[in-house]
Amino acid sequence: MAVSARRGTPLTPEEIYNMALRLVDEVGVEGLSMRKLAAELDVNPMSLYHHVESKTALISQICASQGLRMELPGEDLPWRERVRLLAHAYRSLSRDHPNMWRYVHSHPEIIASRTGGLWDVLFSILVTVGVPESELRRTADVLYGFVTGLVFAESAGHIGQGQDPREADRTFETAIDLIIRGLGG
Amino acid sequence: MAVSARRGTPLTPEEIYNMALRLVDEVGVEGLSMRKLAAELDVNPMSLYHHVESKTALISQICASQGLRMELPGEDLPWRERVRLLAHAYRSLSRDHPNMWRYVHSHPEIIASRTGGLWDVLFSILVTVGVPESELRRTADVLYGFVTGLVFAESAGHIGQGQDPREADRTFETAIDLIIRGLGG
DNA sequence: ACCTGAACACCGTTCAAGT
DNA sequence: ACCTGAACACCGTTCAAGT
Repeated sequence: MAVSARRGTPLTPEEIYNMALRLVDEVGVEGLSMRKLAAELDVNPMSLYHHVESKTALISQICASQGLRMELPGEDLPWRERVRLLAHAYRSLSRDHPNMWRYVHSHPEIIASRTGGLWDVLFSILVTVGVPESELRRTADVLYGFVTGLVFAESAGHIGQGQDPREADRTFETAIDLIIRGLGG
Repeated sequence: MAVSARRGTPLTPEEIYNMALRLVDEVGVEGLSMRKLAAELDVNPMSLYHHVESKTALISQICASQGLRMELPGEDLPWRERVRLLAHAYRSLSRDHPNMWRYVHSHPEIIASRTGGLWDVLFSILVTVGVPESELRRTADVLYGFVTGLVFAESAGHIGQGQDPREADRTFETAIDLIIRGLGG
């Protein structure tokens, strides 16, 4: 029955993850501290360490679970459409939690496993397009770099600053068009 | 004549910048601390603040000065060649100080001024290609996102992990080819 | 002018002690 | 089992005092 003195219920990992993500949304990963997180949960800072190995582990768990939320396009669509949907899926992830993705982007070790189905879909698209076996890996890497880079530049404000959102959308379409044309579309 | 007790000569900003960049190369921006920097310079941590406003200011000065090192391609070259050279120039910057550029990438405020001549060259290339006035800004943004994203994914190890360097070079060429084809080349 | 030590308000994390 | 306070080894930065 040993329960927090300050709260009625015991801590759960989910509670911790959710609050951590909320804080990251507000103040960024750099702005998140175990102590602030604990305060927000109305708990002693050290209690967290019974449910979470470390701050780094906490962050990577959140990131991993977010990565799984990506909505991958179905196999039956024309490849141009699949490219478009895949790019938009990634962009939409990044827009839900920009602070988190900005961090992930510069800490690759956090999603060392190449984000689940994304790569399978990408390869399958390229096969459809007719990219030769020997170029598959290279081309997939290039497209990954392009799309993540664009999404990132957008979310970090490197590009399209102070424009209305519709303009940002159009820039993104321009990018997809360029990719499709580059792939031979 | 009031001079450091621990060193013969007074501190200079250049000394501080150089050592800071060296440390960033070794341990990353996150790993750099004013205290370590001071220790490395054999100086009291607080002495630094007579030459540098803050850690953030120090970092952004280093970044800015590095940005100026980019070697821009000449106006007289064919546009395909200029695209290629511009991309390589950016890549080579990032390879000289990967830790620093990984940081810049997620801290756009640091190079708020759109990295000098890069954008002029980019626009001029696109005009040559025949991109209509109304699409210039959008297309430049897209290319910027693509190239920085690719360079970044490469330097962060998101793509091309554990490959021999020649393979990375070929991936980069694949990227440039795709861009050129996408631009209508 | 330039340097310095002590101090302040923070970190992540360990550890021994509590229930 | 779960929680806790004190403590350790760090941060960036301010400030008053030294030469």
